[in-house]
Amino acid sequence: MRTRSADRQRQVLNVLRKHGRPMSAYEILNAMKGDETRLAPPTVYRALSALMDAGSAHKLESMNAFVPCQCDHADHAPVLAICDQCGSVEEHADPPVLEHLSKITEATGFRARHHVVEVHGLCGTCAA
Amino acid sequence: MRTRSADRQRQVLNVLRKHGRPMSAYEILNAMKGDETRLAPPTVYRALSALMDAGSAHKLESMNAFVPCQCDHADHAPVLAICDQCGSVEEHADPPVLEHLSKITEATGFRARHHVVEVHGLCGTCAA
DNA sequence: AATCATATGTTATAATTTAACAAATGATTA
DNA sequence: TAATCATTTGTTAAATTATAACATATGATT
Repeated sequence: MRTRSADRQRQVLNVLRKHGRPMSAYEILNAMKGDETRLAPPTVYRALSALMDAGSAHKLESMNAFVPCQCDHADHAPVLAICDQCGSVEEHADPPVLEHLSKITEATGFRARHHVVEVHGLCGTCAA
Repeated sequence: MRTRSADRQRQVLNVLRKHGRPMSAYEILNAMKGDETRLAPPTVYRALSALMDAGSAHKLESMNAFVPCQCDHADHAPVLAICDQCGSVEEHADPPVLEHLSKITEATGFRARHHVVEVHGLCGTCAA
């Protein structure tokens, strides 16, 4: 089937990249409505969901916001540094720290599958 | 001033402890309504907020749910292992891994202030 | 007790996310 | 081709999560 979902995903990703800051689903929705009316939340959420599955976008769980993936890491989850002042997000790939986290949790028999790691603080510019 | 907020906080904490699983704010609200009608969301959110400030409860950012603190750690953020099957949460204190996370993010001049670390997977019982 | 600052309760609403179903689209088969 | 089918997409509506704004109450201070 020739799907349109890939187009939606590209569109969402473009909006995210253009904005350069975390965006809520509704901010994305409104940005896309500039082009097209009659666009509903599920469309955005579905596109975001697919992008996240593909690793092309990340959700900031502690902010209910979304960012485009900035570092083309393959499988592992990112370490996201979020500036609480300007909202910028820096993305770090660090498989060893994730391994370590898995080890810590597995001490009790826990089987780790997915990591959520977000660090809040001030970016270099805002801290200066 | 002789505040009642401390009572509210104890009440919320008791509900959380009794439940033994992550609870949404509205689940807490309903549990408390058993005792008392005319109880509104802000009351619960304010109590939760105070409990979190004190480190007596934690929010699972990736689930929008709350758990009582299980390990009386002082300052540092917890590492929370969340079972996606049964919902149980295990809490780990591991300052070194938080230090490491700060180091990673500070490579760019970022000033880390607060860590959100949640590991999803299966608990020992569910994985068996 | 009069005033003040703050805490709490209350109402209403905002913001986020998803369920459920309808319509459309293209694939498959006859 | 057209009939059927499975799947994707759109749409409506509502559930869930969270907070703003203001009223009331409470105790502290004078």
